[in-house]
Amino acid sequence: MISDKFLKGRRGAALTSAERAEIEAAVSEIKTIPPRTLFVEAGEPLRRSALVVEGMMCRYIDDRDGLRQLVALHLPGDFIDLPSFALGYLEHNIASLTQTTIAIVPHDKIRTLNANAELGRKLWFATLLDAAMHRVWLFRLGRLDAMGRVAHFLCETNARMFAVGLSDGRRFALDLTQNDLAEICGVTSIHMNRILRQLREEGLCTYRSSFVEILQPELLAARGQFDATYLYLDEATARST
Amino acid sequence: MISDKFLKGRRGAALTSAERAEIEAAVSEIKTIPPRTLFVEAGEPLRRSALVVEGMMCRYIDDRDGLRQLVALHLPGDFIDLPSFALGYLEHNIASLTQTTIAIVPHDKIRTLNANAELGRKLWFATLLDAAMHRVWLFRLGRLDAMGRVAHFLCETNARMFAVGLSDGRRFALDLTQNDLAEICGVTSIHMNRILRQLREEGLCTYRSSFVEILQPELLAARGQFDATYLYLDEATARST
DNA sequence: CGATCGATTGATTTTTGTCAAAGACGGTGG
DNA sequence: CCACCGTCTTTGACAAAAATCAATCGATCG
Repeated sequence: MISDKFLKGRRGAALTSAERAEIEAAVSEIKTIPPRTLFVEAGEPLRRSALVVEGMMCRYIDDRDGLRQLVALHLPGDFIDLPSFALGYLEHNIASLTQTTIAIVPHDKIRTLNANAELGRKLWFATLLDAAMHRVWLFRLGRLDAMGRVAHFLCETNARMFAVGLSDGRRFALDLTQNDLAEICGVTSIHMNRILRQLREEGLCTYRSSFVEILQPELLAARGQFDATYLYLDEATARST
Repeated sequence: MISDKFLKGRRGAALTSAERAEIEAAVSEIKTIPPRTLFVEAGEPLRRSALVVEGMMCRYIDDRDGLRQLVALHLPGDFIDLPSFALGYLEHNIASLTQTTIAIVPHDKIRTLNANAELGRKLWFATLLDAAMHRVWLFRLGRLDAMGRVAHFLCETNARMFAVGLSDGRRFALDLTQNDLAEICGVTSIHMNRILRQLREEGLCTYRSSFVEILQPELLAARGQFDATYLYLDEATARST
């Protein structure tokens, strides 16, 4: 099912099967995007939103020299484009990282979904989750050193992947280059390489061949001052990570 | 009028006088908060939201040692608490910086406002503006050096203050300590002091006795790679800054 | 008037970035 | 099959940016 993972494992926003059916019915098209492909460009007028079904996408802002800061990472279940419904266009770019399958939902269909007050609240909720994650990313960049940032990011991604069934709680596939991680954590890719080595040497976690394994979850979380509250996970999901 | 500044100067979201009246009618209480006072604590269940009428507030996340990272600064016209309507509680703290006047709107009234589809979209829009600002703050922390961060922040705040009539385009009151600025920009307050001196010495801008004066707007914007697109200002407002 | 808070400055250390180069790995085409 | 190529990873040496430590100064407040 296309919308299986949308809001999955999130507290107070579980979709009823009727709501899920409404969303499924609103999908106009399924699309596959190759890896590393621009999907939405900043400023481009948008008349549709997209739900990630499979793969990974990211939002980013370019600096003057073409270097980019990733401001969000999107997994299956994320309704990436939803803000464009109310904003009309986005101020940042969205691109695929891996090969990605997305479900397109035209804005006029979203308007219809929104007419259902409870479903409307849940769509709003989904965009607020993104904002909450943005705030914690700000904390990460503003208050943590490089190793803390990486530790925090890996804990977060593990928790999110677990919520949608893509992590067993300690191990998950993450097909990003060290440079991608660097663009997320606001460090150079060379420094990212050093940090990953340190994490490995200290036995906290490993990141090899696109696969993350968290060896000491408590220590890693402590190193990154990670606290999952902001993910608004439901109790069952929160307990298991 | 209480809601005068809400969404003022923002593209595609100007309130009609009827919508404004609806919001005014939803206000249950006007409150004054002393400077430097906690207003909402992370995790606290909320049944009301608040609109800043006068003064300045901030959102922040504490680290392990009690140091904080500011993740948003709120001016008059900002509906600070709106996310709590859909989320139920917040994952960060909100506190006043200066003495602040706020208008309280109970959540059940927001539910009523939301029943008006167009007004509902504008409330959603307001929370998406915050998210857009979060993303640009991420860019600031992740990609700019300390001076760039300060330059960017001052340009942003000038533009926002101008949009609500609190800056003449170059000068505005900003009653923050250097430590507050440091908590926004993710540097130490000592370093912030040095950066402000450099900005002064280079003739880009001055920050003295709670008052910012931008001397060379173009150069300051260039130094901070500031581009106001993400503020979704309407054309008249954007032209003037 | 002493006390407190914020601003300021200098000296030093730590962290991270920059530059340069080499190694690993997978895919392609001869 | 293998040589070549590009991309990603890894490492070392050095430079730059920012943090830390230690004081002093100035204004405000009870």
